[in-house]
Amino acid sequence: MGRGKIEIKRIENSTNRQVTFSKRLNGIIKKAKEISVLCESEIAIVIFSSLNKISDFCSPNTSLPKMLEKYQQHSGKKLWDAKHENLSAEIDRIKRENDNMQIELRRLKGDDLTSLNPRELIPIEEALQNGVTGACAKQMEFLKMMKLNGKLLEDENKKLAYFLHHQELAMDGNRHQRGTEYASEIPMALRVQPVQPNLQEA
Amino acid sequence: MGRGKIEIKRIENSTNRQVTFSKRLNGIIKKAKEISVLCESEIAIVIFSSLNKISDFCSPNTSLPKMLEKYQQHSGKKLWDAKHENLSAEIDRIKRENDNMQIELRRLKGDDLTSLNPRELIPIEEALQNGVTGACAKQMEFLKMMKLNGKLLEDENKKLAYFLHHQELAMDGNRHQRGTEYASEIPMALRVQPVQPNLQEA
DNA sequence: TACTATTTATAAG
DNA sequence: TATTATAAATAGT
Repeated sequence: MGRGKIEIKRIENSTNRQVTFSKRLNGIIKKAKEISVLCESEIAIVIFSSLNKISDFCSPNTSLPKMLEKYQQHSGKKLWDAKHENLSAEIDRIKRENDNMQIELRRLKGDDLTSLNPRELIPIEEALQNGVTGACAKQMEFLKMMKLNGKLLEDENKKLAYFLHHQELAMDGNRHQRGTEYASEIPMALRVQPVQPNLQEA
Repeated sequence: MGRGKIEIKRIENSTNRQVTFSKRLNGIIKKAKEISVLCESEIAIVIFSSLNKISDFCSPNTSLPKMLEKYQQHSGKKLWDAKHENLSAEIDRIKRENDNMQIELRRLKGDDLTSLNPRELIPIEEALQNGVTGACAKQMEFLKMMKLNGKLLEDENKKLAYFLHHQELAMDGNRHQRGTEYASEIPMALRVQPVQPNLQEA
């Protein structure tokens, strides 16, 4: 139907192909609308152009999801249940993994040991050994940090005490000449406060 | 296109409607085939007649499920209900749980401790403490069993030795009267074998 | 279901 | 994008 008859095979010219696609898509959708009205039928169309541009059509009073649900029910064919099954299988797999880890955790924590034989106890003891080693190493690290921190604070303390002492001596020397307040001579920031590092927070 | 022009509205005559449906359905599917070949596009059609008779078409080299999957990806529209999302959410939830357990396991085993502060180290140490306690208790249990087992075997050993001794004495007493073979007097099952319990397997 | 007058879709310009 | 000669679809029989 056109100026000339055409063979039904891929249109090589890309522009031509696009134009024909557009025209025929319109045609099909017009036909779809017509059949759905004339014959009170429900029709859904999904179409991708060669450039993967998507178009769709669905009769009024329904929707693609509704149509597809109905399609599955009436045809018995599965459109997405395969997907569901995959997801379900994935869930099962992960849950199993989960359970295994849970058991391992419980055992490492000292529960659930009754069902084990000695051979099975060995890897758990080894793991615990490693865990204790690791935790101890970490603790030693913290201890070192705390010691270092304490040392620094101690040093600072000494310096401050030294500074304070000298200030007092100087004050003492000046006491009778000027009746100033001693405290005001020490910078506010250096007035002695008990230096007590919070070791928990170190 | 026909002997007379028609209005696009529901065909009241049921037979007529059916006939028209059939003719136009053919037409649409023919058009669908043509556009998919001419324009190398992918098209899927699902259609229900007014009597809910189902028909479908899908371009070669693809399938309805594939098309719909692609449709969802390209359009972002969701064709299948919440079921999918529920499953996906479930997977995410379990995976997160999984990851947490994995971290806990690694930490209990002494890895991955660098990022922890002392406060976070405490529960790990407690858990390890419990684990060690549990494992030790289990080990003590095995030890007891082994001891008990050893004791039983020892007792049996003594009994057998005692029995053997008496047999030998009896043999000795009879030696000159009858020239029998001594060994044959001892039941086969009691002939001495080294009793060595495999402690690993206890 | 087959026919065909007529309408409709569309290929080409 | 609009036009139009022609092919194709189809309404009525």
